[in-house]
Amino acid sequence: MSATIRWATCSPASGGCKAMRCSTRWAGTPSACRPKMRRWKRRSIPANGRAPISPRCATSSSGSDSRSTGAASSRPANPIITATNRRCSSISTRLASSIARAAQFVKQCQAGGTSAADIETAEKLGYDTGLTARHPFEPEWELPLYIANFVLMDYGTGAIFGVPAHDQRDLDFARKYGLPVRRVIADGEEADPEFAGGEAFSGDGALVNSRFLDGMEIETAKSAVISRAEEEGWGEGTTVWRLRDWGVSRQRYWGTPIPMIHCAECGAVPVPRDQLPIILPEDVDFETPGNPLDRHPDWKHVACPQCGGEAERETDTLDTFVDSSWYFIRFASQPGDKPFDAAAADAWLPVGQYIGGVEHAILHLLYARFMTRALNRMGRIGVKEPFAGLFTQGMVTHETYEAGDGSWLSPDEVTRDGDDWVRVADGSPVTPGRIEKMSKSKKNTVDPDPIVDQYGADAVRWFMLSDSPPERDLEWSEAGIEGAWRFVQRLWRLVADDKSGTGPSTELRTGEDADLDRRLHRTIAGVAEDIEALGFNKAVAKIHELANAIEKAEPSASRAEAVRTLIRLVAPMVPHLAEEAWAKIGGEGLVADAPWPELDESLLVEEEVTIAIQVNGKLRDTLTAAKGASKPDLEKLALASEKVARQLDGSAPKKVIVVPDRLVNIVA
RNA sequence: GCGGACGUGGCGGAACCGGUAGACGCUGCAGACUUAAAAUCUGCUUCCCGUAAGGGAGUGCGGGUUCAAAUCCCGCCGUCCGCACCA
Repeated sequence: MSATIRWATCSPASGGCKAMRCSTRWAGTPSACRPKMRRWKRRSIPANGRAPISPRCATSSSGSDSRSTGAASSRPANPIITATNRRCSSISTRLASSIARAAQFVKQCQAGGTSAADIETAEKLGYDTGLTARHPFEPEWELPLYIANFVLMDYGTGAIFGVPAHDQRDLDFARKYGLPVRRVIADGEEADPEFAGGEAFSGDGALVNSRFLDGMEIETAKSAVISRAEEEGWGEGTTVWRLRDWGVSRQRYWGTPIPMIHCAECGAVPVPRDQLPIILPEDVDFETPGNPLDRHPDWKHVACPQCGGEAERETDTLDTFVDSSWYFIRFASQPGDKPFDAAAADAWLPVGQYIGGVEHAILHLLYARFMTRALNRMGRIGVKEPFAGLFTQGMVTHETYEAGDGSWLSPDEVTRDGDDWVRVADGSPVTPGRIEKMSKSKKNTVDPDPIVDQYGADAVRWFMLSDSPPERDLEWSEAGIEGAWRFVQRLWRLVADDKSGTGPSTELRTGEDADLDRRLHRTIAGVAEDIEALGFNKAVAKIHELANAIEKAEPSASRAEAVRTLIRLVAPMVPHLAEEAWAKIGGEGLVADAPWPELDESLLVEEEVTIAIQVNGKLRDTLTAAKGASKPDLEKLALASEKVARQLDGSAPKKVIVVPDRLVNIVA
């Protein structure tokens, strides 16, 4: 038999992924997202090569192994191992067709499960083909050729150079089938060709026992292998990219039709341009399982655009990810005659802030970026990255409730009875379960409509913003929404209250309240900062504090101004109430159009500060001092403290640390 | 197994660069108003001892660095999420 096997050897490119690496600013990007995304695409740099194979003669099969420390691979190899599922033209299949036992082996492997658990626990199985491949660098070396179940078809050519001493999988395999294991990378101490033990050495080191590569570091050796293979014309360095798991079509109604017609004579024929877009039928039946388009009585039956004969439409539709991968480009420009206008799209894009759930962060985001880059490379659009900023928000969750018979109950079917939960209908006991993402199957959903009816959209919104930081899950609670509702009421009362001086009479609008002024401007600054960082819960807390302070303050011009400002601060979060309030106090136009309150930075500077007094790092007292008080002054003040004196109990302090405007720490 | 994140009161969560842990909200308790209730308002609410003043402990656990650690370092434990033999 004469054939050529194509094999690959690879270097992991852990820091790679250049083509998909984001050059953009990922404002607020959760760090969790990037590694996740990285794992969904992968780059590696295999050297693909070809080596002639031939039947192994009995004599060389034993002898070849010890000599066959391959130099062709980055980690020089012993056996060549191929995947069991290499496609038609591939070596396994060709071998399999001629060798019955090999065929049986391949079949046996393919019968195994493909689930995660199956793969994980699957034993490494190999089949010795009895063939050898000639080593490209050392033609007299013959490498045994195995078929094995653990080699991935998808990686490179589906055939690899095994490196048993330096790859755990190969080592397991070699030990199982009694193949020699030769050290080709020195681990610092050992350079002996014999490799003992059951643990592969995968660390860094210089190559040994590998002829012309000896002494090189791994990376250097890889390049040397690739350039030599390319010079000699039997192999080349390649970059393999893989974008995982994108099922483009599905048997589903909801999705963009795939514009193809299948004709018995002409094969797959594209739908002519003038018949686009394809409109899906509306009289479809969703009751029966299966694809309603395929079942539809006449929609799929059309004439072939080429021969005019009877033909059928494609009834699969595109996965919704396909269109969500470029809809933002269409959104930016919507010409009637084409998908998008490049100039307009380039002017608008990239999208400033992408906000989505985590599941979008890794899938939709990846596809959208892929699509944009593809369009960019095709010259259809100028932008390379669709989104400048990414933020992934948490999900709304709710406790689950399980009835005695194991079925799930919805929150309005249960009620609290002391410390226990019971069923409203019959008082039977209910077991509260885990707090989970709202889903129909667990019945832990809450219908927003009645809540909006009862409390108003503003209260609902306020609660959602205030409860937890947006990147975390939000646990829906009735008590929480009540609290939000109370605050909304308070805001309104503050505005409606005459004391606020927001009415027509001016007498309440006299006098200054320096404390309130300072707090107001601190709040303006803080809220702006928090909103920009998407820390809405913190912004809400600051607004609460301001509202509390206003309520306590006596009428003054400052107070009236604080109320006016408060309305503008809450406007992004409770827009309806804010507009009402704005109108009530006679604000011009819409508060939505009003500028963000101006900040007086001079009011941010505190005149007095609270100084913590510690003894041995423990807080014992506090005192107020003028801002910027000198270290000796602060020390003197601190030592004058009665509580400090009590702690020191007469002894002199060993050391005093003074941090101006913050604290004094006395080491006793 | 690999990768990532997280761990702070009864709960959701604050705490800037290592500098007063528990802001703000929820819950709960007490009080005011009310014939009563709701609403509203006031106060308290990390835990332990104490009537109190005050004292002690405390940010998953164990160490370390530092005058000072929720925060930095080392080692564990736990929870959640993602991935699946990528040579």
